[in-house]
Amino acid sequence: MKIKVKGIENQGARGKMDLNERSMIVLKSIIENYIQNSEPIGSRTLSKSIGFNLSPATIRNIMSDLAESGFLIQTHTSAGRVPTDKAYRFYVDSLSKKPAVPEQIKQKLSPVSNVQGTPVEHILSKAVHLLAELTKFACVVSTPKQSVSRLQRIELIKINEDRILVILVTKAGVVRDKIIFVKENHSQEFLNSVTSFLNEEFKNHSMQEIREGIHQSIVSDRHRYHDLLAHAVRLGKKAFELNQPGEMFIEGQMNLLLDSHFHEQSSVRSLIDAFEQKTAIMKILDDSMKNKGVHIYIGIENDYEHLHRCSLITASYRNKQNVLGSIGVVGPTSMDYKRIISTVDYTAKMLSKTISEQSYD
Amino acid sequence: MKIKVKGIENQGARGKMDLNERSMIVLKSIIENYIQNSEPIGSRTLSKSIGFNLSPATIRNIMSDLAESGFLIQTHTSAGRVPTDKAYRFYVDSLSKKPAVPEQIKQKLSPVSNVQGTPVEHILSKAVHLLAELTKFACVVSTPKQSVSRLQRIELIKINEDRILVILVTKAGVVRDKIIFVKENHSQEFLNSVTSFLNEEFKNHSMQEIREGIHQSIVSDRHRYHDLLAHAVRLGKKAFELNQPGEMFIEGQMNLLLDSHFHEQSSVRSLIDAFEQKTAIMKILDDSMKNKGVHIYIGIENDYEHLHRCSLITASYRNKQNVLGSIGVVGPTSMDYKRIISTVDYTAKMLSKTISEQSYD
DNA sequence: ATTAGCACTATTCATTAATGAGTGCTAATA
DNA sequence: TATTAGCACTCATTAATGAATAGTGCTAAT
Repeated sequence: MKIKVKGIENQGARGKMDLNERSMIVLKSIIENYIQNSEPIGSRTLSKSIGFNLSPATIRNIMSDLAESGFLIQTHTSAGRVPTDKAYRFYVDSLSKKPAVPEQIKQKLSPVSNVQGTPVEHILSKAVHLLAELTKFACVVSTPKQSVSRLQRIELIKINEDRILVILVTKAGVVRDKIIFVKENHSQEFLNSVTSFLNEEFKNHSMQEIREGIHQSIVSDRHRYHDLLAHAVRLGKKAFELNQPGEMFIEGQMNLLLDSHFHEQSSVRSLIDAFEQKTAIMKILDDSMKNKGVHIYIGIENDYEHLHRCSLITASYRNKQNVLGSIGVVGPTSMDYKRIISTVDYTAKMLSKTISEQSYD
Repeated sequence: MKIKVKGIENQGARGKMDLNERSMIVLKSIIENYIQNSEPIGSRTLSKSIGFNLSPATIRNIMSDLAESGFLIQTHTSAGRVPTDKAYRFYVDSLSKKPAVPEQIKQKLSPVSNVQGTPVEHILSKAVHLLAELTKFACVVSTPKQSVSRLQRIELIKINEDRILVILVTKAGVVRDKIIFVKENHSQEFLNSVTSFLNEEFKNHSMQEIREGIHQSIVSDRHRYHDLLAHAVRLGKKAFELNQPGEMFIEGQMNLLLDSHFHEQSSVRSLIDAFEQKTAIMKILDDSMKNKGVHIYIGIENDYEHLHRCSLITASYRNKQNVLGSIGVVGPTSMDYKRIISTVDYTAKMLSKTISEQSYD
């Protein structure tokens, strides 16, 4: 019994890039099999496992075409064929956008939302930890971006003659501290006045705005003859100066090294470098904050050579007002995209929900 | 030409545990060679490389004795011999206590001290990062212990009707925050009064003392009829409650997996578990805070089975008043103890110096 | 367009043999 | 009595071989 595959076999001029429905199904099967078993599947086995009857020979022909179009490669002459990054891209794009999240995963992630009065950093680190446990890959999360977060409160605390501790509390619930060095020996009372002024002036403004606002104030001579304000502005400028680079939590790096796909020495080294430097991954996380939803970076699509053998699945998290940062998974290009995408998506949403509830407005 | 080895060959009753000077030299050579090359050395090679003339046969006899005394083991009959944990313990104990720190290492670690107004956590994370880079092993550092650190300042910031943000600044320069939930809707002004009271009452006391003090206050009815104080004490109790477990930064885990000694699957798994759970390593760090100087935990000496194939070298860091936490290296039992010990020691001292300078008194 | 059949290729696995590093023991030596 | 030379023995490592296997590519038949 043969099943005729209805399809669009001859739609338009048939360039090499075109895929008829049957080849697409074959390609998908190959990819899914490879994702599952981490080893190439042969035409014979595939012929059996695929839904309708196709002889191994036919499948070989199709595979040959797919290889020619750049979806598959052979590692050596008599080996099975393995999906390329292009294939994974095709596969991912063909997925229905919202795969369901298994109840089990929801269960495992529930501790994230169960956090009474915990600092945001702890929530993030818990989330990324659980994500790593679930996915068995390396996971990263970036802490809320300073520049976009809005001021809830600033405190100036005198440490000694020339040092003041600055504490910034953002609406997102992030507390940042740093010490600034000053020439004048201000009293704590004086600092309190400055604090009041800064809080009144800048509450609810984003750090970015504040920095610009203060710069304006200094340029204008509005406050030139008002001692308190002049000092307030000068201190404020120092206090709001950006000095900490964005942070990032990493979990489950070791998972990657155990993964069969990374057993080659060279790719392991690359990955370690990538995690050491952090900047490359950080940039990707930043990038993924620009648009909503899940972002997928497959192998060679990554700008950074060290990550050419990985895929990254990321999603941003936010509170009611702003996108704050993103969370993501770093794994082999042959990861189980369906599962990882839905897991990351769900985690990011949980995170957004939890942080929104904790946010200070 | 033969060199007569003068020694104490026959001091006292010669139990199996006794080592004459010559065996000690041989043992040391074997250990140092193994540390360097990660592979057992044969009697023949050793006979050549050792300072004075000893035939391979003699060395074999000595090695045989050493094996009998539990300092060496053979992995299989015709293999060279490999040092046991007992041997490493002997070796470490025999080291002159203060190996010099190479200038190069000092150079590399200098960024740690170069931190104007950076939060303590950043200093710690920088230090542990550099340590991992230098040693090529996994490194850990525990953040300052809450209980012993002394209060510099507490701030209560009203978030909304039922939530208050508590910020604790310790003398060591650590800022901790958390949210407490309250029934009454206090005004910020009221909170300010409470803040003043708490600061006056508890500044310079350790968190431990404060917790006990507050407990006392509640039990006694000194404040029962004074509304402000009663509230202050009640809020204070919540504010000072310990809820965050000690934290720990880890760097360079990947280094371990690349190390030739951990290529066996089983020991890798163990290590990963050890780093996931964190508690075992945390306990060791805590333990090493009890005494000054460098602590060395070799293989089986560790209480935790997962760490039986590792050695840990740790040292505590402190500010002028208190021991705050410790920093350490986790590596294979065959690590280069001389180098690692001096590096850890130096790093801890740098850290102490830097943090003391930053401390708020 | 599809399929069957066959030749061809490369990996993998087990077997074998050679090599060599290392020990243990015994008898000779200083 | 301590040391050494010499020799037999063991076991891991390595390379070579060959059989088995999984896979493709091509051609001719359907």
